This record gives sequence, C-alpha cells and structure tokens, in this order.
Amino acid sequence: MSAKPPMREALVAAAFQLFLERGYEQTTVDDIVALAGVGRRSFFRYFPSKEDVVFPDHERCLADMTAFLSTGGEDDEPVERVCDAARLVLRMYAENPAFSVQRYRLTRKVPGLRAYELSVVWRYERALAEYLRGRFAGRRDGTLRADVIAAAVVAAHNNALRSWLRSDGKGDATAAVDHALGLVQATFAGGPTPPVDERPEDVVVVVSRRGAPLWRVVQEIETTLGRD
Amino acid sequence: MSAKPPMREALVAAAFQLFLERGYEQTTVDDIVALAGVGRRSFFRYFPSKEDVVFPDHERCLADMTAFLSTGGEDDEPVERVCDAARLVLRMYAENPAFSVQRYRLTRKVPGLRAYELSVVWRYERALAEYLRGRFAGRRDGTLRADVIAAAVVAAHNNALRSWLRSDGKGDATAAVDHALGLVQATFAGGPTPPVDERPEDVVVVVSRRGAPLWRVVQEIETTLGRD
DNA sequence: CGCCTGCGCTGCACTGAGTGCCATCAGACC
DNA sequence: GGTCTGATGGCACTCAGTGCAGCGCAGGCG
Repeated sequence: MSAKPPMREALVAAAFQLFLERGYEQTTVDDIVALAGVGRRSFFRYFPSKEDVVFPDHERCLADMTAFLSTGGEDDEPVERVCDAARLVLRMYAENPAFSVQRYRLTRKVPGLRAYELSVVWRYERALAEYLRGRFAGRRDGTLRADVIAAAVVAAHNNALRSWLRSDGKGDATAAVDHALGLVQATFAGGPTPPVDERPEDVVVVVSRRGAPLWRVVQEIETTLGRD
Repeated sequence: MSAKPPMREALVAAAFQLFLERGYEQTTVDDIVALAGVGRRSFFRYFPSKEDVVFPDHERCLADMTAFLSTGGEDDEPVERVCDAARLVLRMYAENPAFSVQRYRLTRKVPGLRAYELSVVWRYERALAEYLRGRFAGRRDGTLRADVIAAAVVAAHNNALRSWLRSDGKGDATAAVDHALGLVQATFAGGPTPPVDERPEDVVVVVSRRGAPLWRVVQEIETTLGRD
C-alpha cells in the first residue's frame, strides 16, 4: 500500500501466514524472514521481539489514547472520558475484523502471546489510571478510585471485545462495548461529590435508613428507579 | 533448615543475592547455579524459567485461593467472598515483608519481571472472575459483572499492597487492603437485585427525580448519608 | 552381602531469540 | 562524479530453555 515500509507489512503478512498454518511456536524468526525474503536482522529492526509482530498496531493505538487523554476534555465527566478512550481500542480492533479474530485465536492458544497481550493491556490501563489520578487529584482515595475505575473500564471493554471476537466478528462490537461501558459508567460516574454549592439541583432525595449499609441503599434506589 | 529440598531455597537465596547486587538482567542462570553450587540443569527442574525464581510462592498461593473459592461459602455475599480470597494474597506478602519489598523493587525496575507479574496477577483475577461467573450464572450481564468486579477487587488490592510495599512494609498492610476492598464492596456488594419478596426491609427510600441520570441520584444519596 | 531399580542430580549438546558490529548498497545532495 | 546518509544484510556472540544420557545414592529383594 505505502511506498516506504512495505517491509513491516511484508513481515506481518509472512508471520501470520506461517503462524496460522503451523502455529506460533513452531515458526522461527528465520522462517518468517525467509518467507518475506529479507534479512533476519531486519526483523528485529522493526519488531523488538517475535511477539511484537502479532500486535503491530498497539503502539500507535496507545499513542492515540494518551494523546486523546492529554488534549482537552477537562469539562467532561472523567469516567465518561476514559470510556471514550477505551472505545479507541475497540475501533482499532473493528477496523480489521478478520485480522483481529485471527490474532485472538492465536493469543488464546499460545501462553506466551497471552502474557504479552497482558502487558499491552496493562499499558492501556495505566494510561487510563494516570489520567483519572490527575482528575481525582486531592480527592479522598483519589488514586485508589482511579486504579479501580481504570481496571473496571478495561475489564468491561475486554469482556465485550472478547465476546465479539469469539463470535468471529459477526455481531455489533460497538453496541456490545457501549453496553458494557454503560454499566461501568452507571456504577462509577459522578464519583467524588463536588462542593455543595456547585451541585445542580436536578435531584431531590429523601432517605430513611434503619442501619443498612450503603450498598443496600443503592440497591434499593436502583430497584425503585427500575434500572439494573 | 529443611531436609528434603534445601535446593529450592538455596537457588532462591543465591538468585536474590545476585539480583540485588548486580541486577536481574546482569545475572545469568549460570551465575546463580554457580553460587548455589548446583548444576545448571537443576535450576530448570525447580523453576521453569528464570523469572519464576522471583515468584517462588505464587503457585502455592494460587492453589490456596482456588481451594478457598471452591469450598463452601455458598451462603456468603459473592463480592465479600472474593475480597476474602484476595486477602489470602496479601497474607502471603505480609508473611515475608523484607522479601516482598525486595521483590517489589526488582519488579518495578525490570520490565520483563513486570510482565511476568502481570501474568501471575491475571491468573488470580481469572480465579476470582470464574468464581463470580458461577455465582452470577443466569443473571443479566452475569459474566460482565463478574469480570468487572474481579478486576476491581484485584486493582484495589494491588493499590493498597503496592502503597504498603512502597513504604518498605512499614505501615499496616491489612488495614490498607481492608479499606481499599471496603470501597469496592460498597460499590458492588449486593449486585443484581434479588426478587422482591426476598429483600430485607432494612431500607426505605423515597426518590423524586427530575430527569437526572442514575449516577447523580447515587451521588446525592451518598452526600445525604454523609459518606464518600 | 550383592544386585537391581528408581529417582534426583549433573554434564553436554542443541535450538532459537535477541544483540552488537561492520560491510554494503541505494538514493539524496553538492 | 563524489559523498553522505540511512536502510539493509550478514556474521558472530550471549543466553534462556530443552532433550538426552550418564552417574550416584537410596531402598527393596534375593
């Protein structure tokens, strides 16, 4: 497609062809470069490790996410913002459904690739958590809330993403992720309460409690409002 | 100390001595076995990889956790139960504060060890999520909720654990983890609402809403109750 | 007592990932 | 044409991890 680096694409194509027909571990880097017709040294110029060739676009996506989080959006609800950031990842997967499904099957079978994927996901989660830490700075349990919410967002996103990948990319990935993130948002959005005089008067609440824990109260609210 | 396997302990001791004095990557397996006075092949008999020697007890701890989750507790609140399971991990760390702090410093510096730790943590998280999936079977969004809650529990636990490790194991790890898990429990416990006729009447709620989203209502409840 | 057998340890040779170094070659630029 | 630069290829090396064969040492058995 492009002029400069057909090298990268050629290596990815050769790698996946071999991975699919004889498996990841049964394929050596020498096999890949032989099929691609390039020198072995060039492989490691483009991919720091054999695992990296399986995730050729995550580096760019992670850069996109940090860029997204570091530009503007200071007025938005923080949880909403990290949910939108997570949707960037979904978009990357959805751009190449066939490729994503193939990769998913590979990572499911090969423990080494699963471990590598974990470190990739971890970097996304750290980016989200760092952003939330900034937004929650000074609040009580700010970093704790940031870490928990980031983990919840990633888990929800991955749950929906994986269920879509498991169905061979047939269903509506966006809807599934929206639903999953909606649950997280309903759980966490709002977060720490702003000062009294900045609160909009959109809610009036009267509560009578008889020694119930907070979660029981919340549960009752949800039921009263007919939500899940 | 013990009769049968001083080997394992000798290898761990030799490994950490070298890791601390010249770094993980600057230490080869040959260095370790030379210091321990054993054959190179024996190292890989006890530890499938060089990274494993850094986490010598996680395998046992993971087995403890799955055993804990698979025996009884069917009457307990599911979220409470996975929180208790997470406390098992904390206990393991707290048993050897000095060792845990040393290991923490290592894993922070060495990317390869961080990646390995992620795969360990992932197995804990999977164990918790699988348990919750079982408990939530049949409920709406059961697996999604299970995954999200498991991720939140792990994130909260790790947040508290790491802050304790960062302070050289000086503070009260148990209290910190209890507080962190308490926040998760307050957020998630109760989970899907049980049928109406099984609900205890410990809460009476009157809500008047004027187009507010759920999170605003919850926020107001929290403020009304004077909680965070 | 001597032998056998199984088990744990060792040494050795081998594969394959990843790295450092230098030669080479193409195109840009003067 | 000459030169400079950046991308590539080749080569040799380190080191993690594995398969295999031998070796020593226990305990069981005749």
